[in-house]
Amino acid sequence: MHDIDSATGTAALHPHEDHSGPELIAEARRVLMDLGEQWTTMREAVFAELARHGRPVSAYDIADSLSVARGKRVAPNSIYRILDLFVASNLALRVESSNAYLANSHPGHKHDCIFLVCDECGEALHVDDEEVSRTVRSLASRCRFKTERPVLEIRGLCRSCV
Amino acid sequence: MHDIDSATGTAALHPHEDHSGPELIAEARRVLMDLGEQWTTMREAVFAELARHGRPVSAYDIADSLSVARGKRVAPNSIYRILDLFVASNLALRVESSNAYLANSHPGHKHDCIFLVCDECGEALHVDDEEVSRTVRSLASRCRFKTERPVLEIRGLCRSCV
DNA sequence: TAACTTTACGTGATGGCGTAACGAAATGTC
DNA sequence: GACATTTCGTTACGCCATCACGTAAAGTTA
Repeated sequence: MHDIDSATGTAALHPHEDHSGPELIAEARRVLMDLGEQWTTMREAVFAELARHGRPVSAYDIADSLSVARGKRVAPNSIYRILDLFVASNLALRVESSNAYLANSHPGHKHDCIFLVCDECGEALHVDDEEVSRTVRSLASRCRFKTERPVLEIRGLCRSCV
Repeated sequence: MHDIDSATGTAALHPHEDHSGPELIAEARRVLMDLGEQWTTMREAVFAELARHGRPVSAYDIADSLSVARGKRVAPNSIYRILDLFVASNLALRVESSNAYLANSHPGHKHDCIFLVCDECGEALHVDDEEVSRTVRSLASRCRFKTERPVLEIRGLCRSCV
């Protein structure tokens, strides 16, 4: 969901699968457990909430949603712990320019990702472009800079909001 | 200061001038006044503080520094107002992944800028690379996304901290 | 099962980042 | 000088993020 192939602008043509809904949750579960981590009720609830929105949401938003859904207060603290794990495990991605988190629709596949974040509707297109990645890393290399994590986010207007 | 030419990794070879210290402040003053804005004592103090550090600093850091320097409390609120103006006028740049601001060492010249932010020492190299800019904008265009503001930041280790 | 260790979660507190609202002071204009 | 505009001070508030510490659950070993 919300991933596209950069060359065509249409549905993803990546070799790896895209997932959504229950299928995506099952895939996330598999990936996390393969890493030797537990798949708890709380973690599933957080991931499901991320997947449900399909766009960047804040830790506080998730805390509020889950507080309602569970009928008892869930502290942002707990959400952050889980989000940190998700990001470290590549199940979720952090959008720096929005201070928000997004479910990775193809967990288990690492790559430099690019977000096209719409300033109007908040939608974030998650793109994977080899040329951009190569160009950016090459630039860093020429500057003798050791790249750990490229933050590539383009703020603007999505095709629905132009 | 802290700008480099992307092809060589050495001192800037841009057609536009780099500035530093008093010269940079004078240039900033000129640019802002050309836009019909006032160059007040407070604004000069904020810009001077940005220029003095030469690396990304938070609005709160600036507020604290100026509070000490002026012997009376300066609220972050006032700093943000001025920083917003600086960013809108291209006198300063915002580093999203650090929630911090940096003096633009060649104000008056707009371009997509790339930051190489060192996770160790906090230094932020400000680079301007035509190929990266073109590649990124082309990607957005293929996705039918209207680019307003590319956020291109590479987190990692600078050449001094590797 | 019991004792123990490890991991996950709950809770309260705290600090950094950022903005809204409103009034006072300074600046520019006539 | 009177007036409008812009800038700044002040208070308050809300969101983002982490620390410290205690409880509970899950896994381990005997």
